[in-house]
Formats: sequence, structure tokens, C-alpha cells
Amino acid sequence: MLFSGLPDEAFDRTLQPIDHFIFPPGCLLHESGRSGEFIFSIRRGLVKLINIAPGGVQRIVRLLGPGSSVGLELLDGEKGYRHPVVAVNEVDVCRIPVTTVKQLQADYPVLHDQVRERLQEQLDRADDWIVSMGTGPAKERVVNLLLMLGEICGDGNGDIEMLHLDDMAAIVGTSIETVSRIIAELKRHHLVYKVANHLYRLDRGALSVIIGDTAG
Amino acid sequence: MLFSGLPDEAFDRTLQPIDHFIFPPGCLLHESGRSGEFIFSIRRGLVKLINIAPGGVQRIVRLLGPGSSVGLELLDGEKGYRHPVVAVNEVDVCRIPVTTVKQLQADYPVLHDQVRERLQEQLDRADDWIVSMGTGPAKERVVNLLLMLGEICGDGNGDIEMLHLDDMAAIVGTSIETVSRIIAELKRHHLVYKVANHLYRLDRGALSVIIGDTAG
DNA sequence: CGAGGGGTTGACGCCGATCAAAGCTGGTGG
DNA sequence: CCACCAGCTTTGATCGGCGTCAACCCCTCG
Repeated sequence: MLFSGLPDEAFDRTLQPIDHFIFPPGCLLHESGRSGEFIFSIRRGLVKLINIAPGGVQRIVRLLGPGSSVGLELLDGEKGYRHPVVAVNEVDVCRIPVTTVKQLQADYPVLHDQVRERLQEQLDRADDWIVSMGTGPAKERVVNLLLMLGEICGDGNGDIEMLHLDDMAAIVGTSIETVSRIIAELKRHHLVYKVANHLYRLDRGALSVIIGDTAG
Repeated sequence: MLFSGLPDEAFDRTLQPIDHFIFPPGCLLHESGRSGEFIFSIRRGLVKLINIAPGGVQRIVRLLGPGSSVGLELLDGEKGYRHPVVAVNEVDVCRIPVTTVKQLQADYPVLHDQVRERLQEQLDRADDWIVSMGTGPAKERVVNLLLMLGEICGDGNGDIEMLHLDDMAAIVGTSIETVSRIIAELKRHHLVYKVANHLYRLDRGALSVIIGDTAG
């Protein structure tokens, strides 16, 4: 969590409350309060940061799971969020007023480091995204996405909650038909197989071979 | 600069010196000192952050110009840089020991904000990159790149220093031949024309039409 | 049972990768 | 001052991957 490392009494004097929310899939996080006043810390589930190009085409620029923070850009004093943020699964978040974070940063300098590490983590994620989702044939990109899903919200078994086709297409930058064909082929070769409704298991070793990762 | 907002006397007690370097094109910044000890602040010129995939394929994940900082990830206590950083032009930088930044952060909390803003700026840049360089036909991506070059290191006239084909290809994710054909076509239509050796001028209005930016 | 939304599958055309070869250009040495 | 060479750029020909359009399937829900 964003506040790990802070003592419990740190929160005794916060002027505004830290609330806990649960969003259903497809819900826009920002609507839970007036725009640009809250930072969210994700406890469970998956959210997508989307970019809407002039023309209406959507592209997903990041997936964030448990432990990640949303809205840190508000600390720079700007009014709005950079991207619309939408729940993919059912999502469990802490909603923290920006003023509370600023206040706590002043009282506990270690929080500065926490915030910086979150930002750095997102930057690393974005760089990885540029390489994984922006390069190579469609098949490699889809496989990269599946493996990344396992890392972000893997449940230990290596099972992932499969996204909808349009989300995956908006991530890897292809048409939904192409994604459908690729995943169908992966299923035929038993590199991906269903274990429950929307829950799929990955053969990570075999998938890693496809993207040419000789380190397995 | 990274230290704007700090008083001059802040640097009187720094244990290690802040040096000034000039790198020729193609030079790896990290080699100027032992690995993982320095943060660079760019004063002039352009650097590229590159990612080398297993297999040797290079992809450029970011271009940084004057005002940007390189190596902020070292503040997280890790040993190495995330990406190799290579000078594109002749580059003018300040080399700042990580320990100096940490020391100054402790003495001047406002520096925490400066660092956070730099990170946020790079995150915004990365997100924009994902959209601009990862979506749409090759022509749009190249035009986006040219316009972005003008923003990062524009000299006011709207002139840009043209990159080499292989760099542009590594940015937009196409072959060098495709980039060459696209730029040749732009020249034919007088949307781009040479004003000096490697210096080109852009017709921004007309180029904006290509990428469908109705706000032009 | 019918409607609708997502997923699947096929046919076809085009964009862009690839291979190949021919200009250009700047640097080097005679 | 010129010839030469290496690396970069340009251009052409060909081919495959993937976008697009269209039809169909399947599951859910009213």
C-alpha cells in the first residue's frame, strides 16, 4: 500500500477521511467524487487507463493491479486526471484526498519516497508496455499481454482472468478479430486453457518460447 | 533545471561535485562514470533511451531534451540504469552524484517535488508515446514523431534536426525503408523541406491534418 | 422463444516487411 | 584536386500478415 511505513497515529489528525470503495466492472473511478481531488490505491482487481484519440479510437495505455496508485499526477497541483480510469474486474480501492497525501508528506518525509517509487514503477511499466505491446507480430504482443496479466494479478496458480476482446485489441493495437484468431490458436495448441468462467490457465514455459525469451 | 528553486548556498556543503559534460553523438552517457552513481540533467541536445530485446532488436522508448533528467530511478536505491542512454546530437549535461541529490532532498524538501514532477513528466511522455508511436498507420506515426521532435527541441522557427532513419524506425516501429518512403513523400508535398544540413522545417498545420488533429 | 451482445470464422485487399540493387555523401588517401 | 570507399539513403519488386467486411455461432437475459 501507499502508506506502508507510516505509523498508525499518522492518520489521527488527517482533515479528510480515507474511504474504501468497491467498483463494478466498467465503472469510471473518477465519478466517485468531484474531479481531481482523490488519489486511489488499488487493493484488489484490475483497472485500465485509457486514452481516447480525437476520432474516438480508444487505446489502453496501462493496466494497474493491487498495490498500484492512480491519480498521483494530482500532486503536481493540476486539476484533472491524465486519463480516464475504468474498472476491468470488480475493483477494491482506497480513496485518499489529495490534501491528505500532501499533509502526510509534510509530516512524514518517507512518504515522498513511497510516492516516487510508485511513479517509477508506473514508468517502468509504461516502458515495458512500449516494447511489449508496440513491437513485433500480433501473436507475440498477445502472448506478452497474457504473461503480463499473470504478473499483475496472478493468483499463484498462474491463472488469469481473461479480458474482453476489445480491451485486448486496444492494448496490443490490433483488430479484435486478430486477437480472437490468435487466442483460438493458442487454445488449440493447449498453451491456454479454460479452468472456469473467464478464468484461464497459461503454459508459461511454452508461451515464453513464442516471444523468443530464451531465458524461459 | 532539476535544482531550480534551491538557493545557491545549498551547494556549498555537497560532498561530491556536480560536473559538466559534453557528449558527442552516439556516445553512451553512463560510461562517463562508474555505473549507477550519477543522475544527468540535460541542458542542450537530445538523448535516446533504448531497449534491447533478447535477439538484438533495438527499440527507442523515449527521447529526452533540455530540462529532462536521466537516471532518477537510481534514487530508489537500485544499482543500475533502466535503459542504455545514448546521445543523439551533441549533448550538454550536468552530471550529479546520486548521493548529492539525496542529501539535498533531505535539506530542501522542495526538491522532492521537483523530482516528482520530472518523473511525472516522463510518465506523461511515455503515455503519449504509446498512443502516438504505437497506433495507426506508419505515416501517422512518422508525422507524430516529426511534430514531437519540434516540441522537444524546437528552436522557435519550427526547425528540427532530422534523425537517422534507423533511429526513426526504432521509434515508430517500422522498417527504415518505410520511413524513407514516407519522408520522401512528405518532401514531395512540401510538408517538410530542408533548410540546412540535417535541419528541416515543418509545415505544422498541414502535418496536423494528416494525423486527424482537427484542433490543428 | 426471440433478441442482442460478444465471440468465431472465412474471403479478400492493402499496408508495410523483406530482399535486392542502385544513388548519394562525406571522409580518406594518393 | 581527384579517385575511391563505406555507410547511409532511396527506390523497386514481391510477398505475407493483418485489417476489413460479412456471416454465423453461442450464451445470456428478458
